[in-house]
Amino acid sequence: MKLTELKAIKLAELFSALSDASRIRIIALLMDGEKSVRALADGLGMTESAVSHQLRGLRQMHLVRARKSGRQVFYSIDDDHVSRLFTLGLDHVQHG
Amino acid sequence: MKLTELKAIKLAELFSALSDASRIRIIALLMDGEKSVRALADGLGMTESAVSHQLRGLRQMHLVRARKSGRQVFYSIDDDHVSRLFTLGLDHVQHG
DNA sequence: ATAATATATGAATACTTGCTCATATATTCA
DNA sequence: TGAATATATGAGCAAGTATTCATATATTAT
Repeated sequence: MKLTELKAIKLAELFSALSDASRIRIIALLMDGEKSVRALADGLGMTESAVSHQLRGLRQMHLVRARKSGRQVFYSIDDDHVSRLFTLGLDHVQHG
Repeated sequence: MKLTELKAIKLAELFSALSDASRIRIIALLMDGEKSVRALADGLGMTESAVSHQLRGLRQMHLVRARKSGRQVFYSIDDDHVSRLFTLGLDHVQHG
């Protein structure tokens, strides 16, 4: 398959966004529906700062979407590709 | 979604294996069928050593499979999940 | 306005990673 | 056996990354 260098880089960046256990756990939590930064931090046992830093990367790769309501920001999975990548990867890990 | 820490790590490791442009280009080349290390190195403009190091990681994550024939080793995509992850990711990058 | 709360961000640091170079192993050929 | 070829691997270095801590911004309540 022919693939331009640019697309190879873009694709690598996409998978990089999923290449960390903290971010994977964030995605896993968001599979159940949107959550605030605080709720994510509590659920993960991480500081809000660390979570916020990770959410930034996920946002930039369009893996999650932010919705602001009052002083809270609720995050959710951006599009269908993301959950499909997640579950496909989980398949591979479980009985791959 | 509930996810054990171990599975989160495994999943992150899987995506890590795909999180580099060189490895993505290796996978892309292998989508057309098996290739020797030399053929991959030529196709990528990388040294055989660099390619071999990357193939090791891909092998360990069961993304590629090695078949030895004489003094050459032919690599191919290990299983169906891999090509599906690849094309699903490409979808996201192209019109995501 | 001031205080309190929720999130974001910059800098610093410890850790990881991809490549190169040198060397090792394995196979074929003369 | 010895030389040549194909691949693999270890050490070392430069570049990237995840977290922490301190601080900034934004919103709400008093």
